[in-house]
Amino acid sequence: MANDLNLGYNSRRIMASIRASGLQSRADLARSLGVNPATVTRLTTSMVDGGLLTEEADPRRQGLKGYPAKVLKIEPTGLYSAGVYLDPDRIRTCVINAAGEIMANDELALPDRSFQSVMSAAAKSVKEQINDLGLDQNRVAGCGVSYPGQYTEDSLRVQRIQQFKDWPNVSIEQDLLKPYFGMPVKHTNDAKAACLAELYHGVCTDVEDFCYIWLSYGIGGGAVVGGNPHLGRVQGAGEWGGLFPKSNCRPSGQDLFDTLKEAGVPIGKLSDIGLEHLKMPIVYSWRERAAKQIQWLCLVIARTFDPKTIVIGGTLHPQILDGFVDHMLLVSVLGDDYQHSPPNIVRASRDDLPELGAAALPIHDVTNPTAYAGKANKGW
Amino acid sequence: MANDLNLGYNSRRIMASIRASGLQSRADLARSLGVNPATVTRLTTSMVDGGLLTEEADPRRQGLKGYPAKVLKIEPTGLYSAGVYLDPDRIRTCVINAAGEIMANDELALPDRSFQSVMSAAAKSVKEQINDLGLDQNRVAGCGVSYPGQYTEDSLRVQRIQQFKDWPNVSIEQDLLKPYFGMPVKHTNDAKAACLAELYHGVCTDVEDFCYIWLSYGIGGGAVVGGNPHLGRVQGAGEWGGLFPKSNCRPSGQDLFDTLKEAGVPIGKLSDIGLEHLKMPIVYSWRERAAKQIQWLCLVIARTFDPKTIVIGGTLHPQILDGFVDHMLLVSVLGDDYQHSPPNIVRASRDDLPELGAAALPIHDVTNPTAYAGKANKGW
DNA sequence: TTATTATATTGCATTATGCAAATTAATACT
DNA sequence: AGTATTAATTTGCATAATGCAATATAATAA
Repeated sequence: MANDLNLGYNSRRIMASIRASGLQSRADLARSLGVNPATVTRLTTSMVDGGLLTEEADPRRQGLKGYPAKVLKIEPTGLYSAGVYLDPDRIRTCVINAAGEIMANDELALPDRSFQSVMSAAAKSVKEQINDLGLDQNRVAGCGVSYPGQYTEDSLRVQRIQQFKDWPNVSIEQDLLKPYFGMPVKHTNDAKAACLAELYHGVCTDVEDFCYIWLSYGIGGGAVVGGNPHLGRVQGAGEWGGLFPKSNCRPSGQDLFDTLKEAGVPIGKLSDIGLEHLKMPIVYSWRERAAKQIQWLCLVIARTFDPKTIVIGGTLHPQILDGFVDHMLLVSVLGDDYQHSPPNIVRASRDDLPELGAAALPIHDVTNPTAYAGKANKGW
Repeated sequence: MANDLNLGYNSRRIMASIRASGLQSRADLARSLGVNPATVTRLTTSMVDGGLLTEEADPRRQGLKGYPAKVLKIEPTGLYSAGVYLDPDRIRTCVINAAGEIMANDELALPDRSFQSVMSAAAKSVKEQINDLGLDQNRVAGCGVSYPGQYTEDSLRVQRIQQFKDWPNVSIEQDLLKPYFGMPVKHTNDAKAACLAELYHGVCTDVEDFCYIWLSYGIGGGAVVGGNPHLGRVQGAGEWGGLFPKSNCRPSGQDLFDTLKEAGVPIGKLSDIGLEHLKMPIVYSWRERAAKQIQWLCLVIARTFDPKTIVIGGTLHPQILDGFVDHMLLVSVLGDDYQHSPPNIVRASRDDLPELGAAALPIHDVTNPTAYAGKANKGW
């Protein structure tokens, strides 16, 4: 019964509900999902037997009447997923468990920049990790692949970054990647992967509607609507960078990079920025200006998506990102005529691991109700 | 079997698919929904028997091999819904059928502005229409109520307009309106209702992701994501008005109103604007400036929601709205650094009937899969 | 006239769910 | 301590929804 990961609709709803709450009793699940308690019992029994959930005494319950509820939690070892993050300089791979814990990871140099070489190297790394961990392949939901870049006009094809421009357009439908990995493969860009990492294993596990501001060399991001990543017509939803014309100054890593260069303090790459740079007046004023731009962006997001939460993360120096969040918390009024309290604006918690978000992609596919095809009785 | 309107999940998916396509064969439905043809046969048989669908020979099919498909269409008389639109000057009510055709409608003056008087008058009008049409109450999905206004901070309560400020906050949960109407009642604001009208009976029946720009005295709107209206944390999603600070000039009816007044051409209300006004230089330049602002808004929408379609409608003079759409069609490049072709930008088709969108709300509730509670086997 | 093709339907098996009664383990009351 | 009350959970049984495989149907193609 547990030899594949084909969860039915209500089982997925149970997974989502437990993930959001951390832990929940069967009775609570029945109430919140609007299904019969008997149904919850049967489904969760299967899921506990199948190793996806575990049961324990309710730690919160003290001194209440009635049969004491047992609570259900996600069992970390019930499900695994692999993640690959590619950028022009390196390949990062990992295997995570259902709790989002990194079971194994690896960083390797690109053998060369050909599609075949990179994918072969990544797949080899992932397979070795799965092997070394001794994991049952049936427990591995798949492998997520993510890399930065722009989307092409044809929405059926994913983006290519400048450095990878010789790569084939990888179709979402007919996956060129599967042969390399020998398991289901999904891909997205870096920002959307980071967004998913927060939804599944970060600060937004209990948030159905949020937006992510991803600050790296460029300005990316994503939006989650109703617990599901909203991609848009040309996969451009939440790509906030376009709101800041490239001809002007903008709150991107590249802009900071260029600013430092102009000031006579060239750096090799974004991660070279250290505390000594943060203290410089030129960086201080850049941060002040960028913070105001981020504030404006938050206002635009509040007035378009009106999300519950806005997450700020990326590969910029953490203190710079922290500073943006701090700035937003100090701002009592989000902008002109904005009558409401601002949305929750929080710092991303998993932006240090770009491969984690990629790994969340297969988990989303097998456990999320919104990703369910809709056949009402397949699977457990 | 057809004495109430409790449609199951796959029946709702069938309704949504047929609505989007206009008409569809059972085999097409089975393929596109990923369910067994036998299931489609059984569900559609029930729905035809229940009067929700009708069957006819496929008009498109000629000269093809195989058993000729019969196509299914929405039966207009299978389902009815009532709509109420309130503004400070009048009450508009209607009863529509499943095809969105106005079966009856009425416009009456407000007896006074008290909540009780207005709702009583509206309910009386609706009930009379249902009675006069001789409709089976079981066929009436409910009554939608819409009125313009701002949302309050508390997202469980709907908005009140200045003129109705003594009204109670109508909770979404525990509905104060039901007693007046004696049937399920739903409410939303004017812009979101207009959005729904296009989704169900207008230019977006086949569009899963679109945004609506509603131009009336103010600037409102809405966003549909995955076939479902996205409301947001404080019901503020798609309320684009906030992107144009009130201290500046903005593309709103009120702004045009004030512009005319300053120019010495005062008008009583927005609908007083006629052809003679449109010819005036002051209006011409207002339209030019506003068109640029709408263009910027379209760019922002494209870069946030990235919808397939942007719909422009409202109570501004139709020629002004047409002009905005024409302007957008002439613009080949949506904005700086926008690499894609623009989304489809189209004129709303049902913005002349604000009560129609309100009436679409109950239909959405009983026929949309995304509005389904999730119990996988209830109903037909 | 027969073969081929695609749609639609039907009988049967399986799966998912709800309902109602029973079970269980806690607190509250006497 | 013993009984009543309470709420979570489970179990037996009935029902509903779906899939599968075989069959019927009506068109074109050979």
